[in-house]
Amino acid sequence: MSAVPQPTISLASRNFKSLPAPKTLLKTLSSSHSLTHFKQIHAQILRSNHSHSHSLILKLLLSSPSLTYSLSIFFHLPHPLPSISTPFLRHLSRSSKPELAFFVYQRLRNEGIRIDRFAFPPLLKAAATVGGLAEGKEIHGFGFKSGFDSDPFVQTGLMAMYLGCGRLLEARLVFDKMSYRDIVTWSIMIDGYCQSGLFDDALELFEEMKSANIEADKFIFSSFLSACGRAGNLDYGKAIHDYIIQNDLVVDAHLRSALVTMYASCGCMDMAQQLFDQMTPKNLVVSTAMVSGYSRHGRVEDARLIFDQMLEKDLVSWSAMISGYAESDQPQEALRLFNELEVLGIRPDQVTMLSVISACARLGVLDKAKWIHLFVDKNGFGGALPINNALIDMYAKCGSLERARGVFEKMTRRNVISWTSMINAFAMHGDANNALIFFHKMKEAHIEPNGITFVGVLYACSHAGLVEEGKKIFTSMINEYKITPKHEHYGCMVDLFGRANLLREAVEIVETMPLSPNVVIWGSLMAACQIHGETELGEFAAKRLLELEPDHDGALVLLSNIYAKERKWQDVGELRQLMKERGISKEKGCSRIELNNEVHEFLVADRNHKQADEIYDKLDEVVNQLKLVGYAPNTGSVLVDLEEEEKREVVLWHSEKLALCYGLINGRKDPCIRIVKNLRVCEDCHTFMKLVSKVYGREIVVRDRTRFHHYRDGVCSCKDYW
DNA sequence: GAAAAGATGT
Repeated sequence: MSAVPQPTISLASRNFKSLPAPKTLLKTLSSSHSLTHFKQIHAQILRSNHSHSHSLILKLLLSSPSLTYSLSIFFHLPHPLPSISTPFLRHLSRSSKPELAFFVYQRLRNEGIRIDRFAFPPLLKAAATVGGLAEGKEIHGFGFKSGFDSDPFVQTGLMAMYLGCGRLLEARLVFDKMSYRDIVTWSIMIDGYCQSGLFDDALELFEEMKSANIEADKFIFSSFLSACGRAGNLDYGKAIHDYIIQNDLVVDAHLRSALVTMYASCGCMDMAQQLFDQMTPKNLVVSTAMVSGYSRHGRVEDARLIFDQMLEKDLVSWSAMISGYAESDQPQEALRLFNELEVLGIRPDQVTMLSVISACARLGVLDKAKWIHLFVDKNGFGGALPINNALIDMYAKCGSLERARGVFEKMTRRNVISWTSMINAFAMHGDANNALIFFHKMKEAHIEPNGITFVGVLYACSHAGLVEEGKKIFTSMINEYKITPKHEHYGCMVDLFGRANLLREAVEIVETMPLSPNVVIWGSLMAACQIHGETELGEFAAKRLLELEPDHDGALVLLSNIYAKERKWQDVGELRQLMKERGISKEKGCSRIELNNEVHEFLVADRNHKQADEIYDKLDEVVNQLKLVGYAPNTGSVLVDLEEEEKREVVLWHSEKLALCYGLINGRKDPCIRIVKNLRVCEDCHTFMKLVSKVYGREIVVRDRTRFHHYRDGVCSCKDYW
């Protein structure tokens, strides 16, 4: 713990004739807001003969606009009694800087000043809030020595402290030793299990509580429900709801909020909407929960409807709507909303900024990214760790690995997320070498990699064909780091072997993995088969995939392509019919290009752009130029129900080619053409980009669904391995 | 004199 700042007392107010009475001073304190004014009053008190008045000192401590200033006042009190220190501790523990309570505690301990048992709940609350296990344990030890550890309030505080530090077992130990437990005690312990997703333990305890004749209150149900929502556990959530109905419990606004939130987080929007409709008036929190529920489940328009109907909106609701657009892949709308917020003069907070940065990352426009970065720095968010982590990701996804690295290098503190973001950045740009170097550096810096870090590292290996390295890392993840592989890890391994044409090994992973293969796994295997022309296995994988997700467009297209190749026209016909009936088509390709601070969007065969004629003329010219160096359109990736000639046209009108031609026409100042595409780049476009980079001497950066391609002088950074 | 709950983010 570092030193505490000394008080600087301004003696600016010399023009008073007589000293005010304590009552007047107390009143002045309540109305004083600025620190300067506050210091003046403090000086008055010091010069008066009331400086020993307990109530005045306490009022000073609790009403100072600066916590560090009140801490320095406290440090100048000669021998503070519990009647001063305990309320002060409570004040600090509820403040925005609960850790300041530890300074007070340390002073009292160092100087052997009396601490009463009422001081323990606030101290433990501070430790619980900041997750300070070391401080919490020290306070626990001192409480034990002082004989306060049998006090139920101290014990409940201890439980909350251990739970706040993630120590479920220690909390339970305290709980089991308690001789008197009230509803708060039970609530905290049950909430502890809920927070960790241990619903069975929570319910078991809930039953025990009922046996102990303690009546459940709305707090318990709220925490149950919120935990169910976070864990996406609809079954338990419904069970709690049923219990509430069956027992005819009063559902107040708070509890109804919790119910709506639970249903909304579990994606059960009909149920959420039904409960929401019954609410009058609809409060801010519950409306916000509906906004985030709808947008998280791909219904951002419904979210917007509720957002627009809200009579009052606070920063949280704005943030929820902004992040809704960001996550629904409508980053432009997210940024537009952020602009609106600016116009209204509402200051964004860190969470808003994280959503905005994430929107910018999805948009992939480097100019916008630079602008956001400036905004972040200007508004004082630049020092925050989560912000910098998000900036790394943003720059990487906007195509600037250098800037991502720049942010990383400048950071004074880095956590797992910082390192993981940087590793992912390298992986995304096909720089597996640096991804692995940073993985090692991270370990040298004593930052423990987590499951997500390994996804990034394995992804880097699979996209660079580093089979042996990938195998080693996968094994060390399990054996050394004791991380149980999840679907994404197995997916990376299937990808790693599949891309390297080791399909037998890939199948072995699928067959031996302890989890049941999901859409991602079958998708990886299917993609590998597609690359290596393994029709039989590809057909098998596609069929398994369709069992899990009958509308998967990729699998349907692949299957029909396989059948077409094998001339099984009847199967092709059936599949086409099925797709028509269900209204399934390949997701429309869409490409964006940034030019002169404007973003231009193109769809396949798009003619909406105002310079469309020019663009198509340019395309003809480029195609003719490329044909001179041997280019021939490759139609392998086009949907089946077209004639060969039509396919050739469609492939030429792919959105990224249109965006590229627009870039060639207009962006002569910028040495680099940056394009963002929503789907994977097709074989033909990949070749096309390489040739253009050579023939036209331009650098082209294309972001596709998962990664970047840097084309320069006829070569792509992915080494044609993507 | 004391301890618990609902919405946003990497």
